[in-house]
Amino acid sequence: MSWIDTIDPISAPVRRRLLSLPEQTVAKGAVLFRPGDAAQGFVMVLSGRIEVHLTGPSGREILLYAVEPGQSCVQTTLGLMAGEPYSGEALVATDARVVMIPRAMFLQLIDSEPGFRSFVMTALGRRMQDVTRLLEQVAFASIESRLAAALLDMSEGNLVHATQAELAARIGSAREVVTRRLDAFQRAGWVATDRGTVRLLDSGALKRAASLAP
Amino acid sequence: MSWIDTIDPISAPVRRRLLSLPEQTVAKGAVLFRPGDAAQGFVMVLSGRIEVHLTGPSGREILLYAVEPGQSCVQTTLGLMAGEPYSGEALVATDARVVMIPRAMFLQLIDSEPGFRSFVMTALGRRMQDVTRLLEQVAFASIESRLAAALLDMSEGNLVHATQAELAARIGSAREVVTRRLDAFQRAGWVATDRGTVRLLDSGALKRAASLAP
DNA sequence: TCAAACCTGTGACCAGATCACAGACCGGAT
DNA sequence: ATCCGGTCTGTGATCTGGTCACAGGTTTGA
Repeated sequence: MSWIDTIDPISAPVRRRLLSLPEQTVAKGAVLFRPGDAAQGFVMVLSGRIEVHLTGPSGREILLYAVEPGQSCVQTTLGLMAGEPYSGEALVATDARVVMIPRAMFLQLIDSEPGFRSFVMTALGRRMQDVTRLLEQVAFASIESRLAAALLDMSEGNLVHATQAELAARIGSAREVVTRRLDAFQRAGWVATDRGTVRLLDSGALKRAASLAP
Repeated sequence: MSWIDTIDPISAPVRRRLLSLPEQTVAKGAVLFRPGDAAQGFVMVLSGRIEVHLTGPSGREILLYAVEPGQSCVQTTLGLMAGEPYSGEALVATDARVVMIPRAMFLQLIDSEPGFRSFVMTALGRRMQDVTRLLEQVAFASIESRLAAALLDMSEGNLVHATQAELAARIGSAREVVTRRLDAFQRAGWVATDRGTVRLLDSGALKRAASLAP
């Protein structure tokens, strides 16, 4: 089973062409593109995780979305189709392997392969939905609920490996604010904090906090 | 010249089919869809203006984007392609005429007409960019700069016809905050306010304020 | 083992959101 | 003309969150 099979039915000759594309390995910490760059091709992630962030003038960041195996980077799609340059910064979060479909081949696939087309459009639509939801959170939800949601989302067996600065970047807030909120969570007995990790003690309470909108 | 010609080259038989679709008239204030509704078809705006808002639990609102003549409602596209329900509320801002391309016809056009396809994908990409930019503003920009930008954007010959509550809904803030900021603008001599209107006196200063990020 | 980098904690202050009002202004009905 | 309900605007008090400045603790690596 190859990455190609995450895309809907694809004709045999096209399948061969896609398989002949070289895989690229990118190391954690590498920057795939920055705001203003023009898209070179359509990027698919085979393994690892790529995070796309927005950065404000004060250096504050927020996670726009993450690209995981079998997914494509939608910002790339925009660049190829609407001619828009990137507006986020793509950071390799864990060592990753990717393939890049060159611009010309991408455009041709869009025209000739219904399966590829629907894969791209569905991905684009889903990301649009993601970003809209994120906007809703940022515009209307409290830091408390966003932090609780982030903790639940990032936990691996009730442990979260992240510094408070990383948590802040994830939800688009400031480190000090996260420090204080985590402190409140801790006093409430919901979590226990340690350098670089947060242990979730009462995920029920966190879930309730996450869904409370104000 | 018909609305169809805002879409790239289209074959003659398809052109006839599109022209035979009935135009619908919708009155100002009508709600085209609400959060959670499923998409019925692909909506194109012929005249008038349709605004898509997000509403928070406290009743605060923000303008996601506006659909103007020759454009389509992207939320609709998502619904049709990714099966996602609407997440915004579409309000008719000024009396409008629209056509709706039924779901089946839409899907068929996507598959058979490259011109239609690129129209849809470009629109989707552009909206994605819009929403991303909006998210950036909401996450990182001051109310001052967002209000200044909104005033410049909504002005018709240095007059803005909008109540302060409408301005607040536009930028995703609270009415009281807009009152106070407008007051500051007025004291600085940048605008003059009146019931239901704002007159721009120094658009240079407003432009500067709009681009200042903090 | 010492220094530099990193992570966490705190106090002070400012911007913005919310709540609770109070006037001012408008259109229509008596 | 006058009154009345609805709409628009203005203001103070209070709370949350973002920014700044800085201090102390922990790692890491030279």
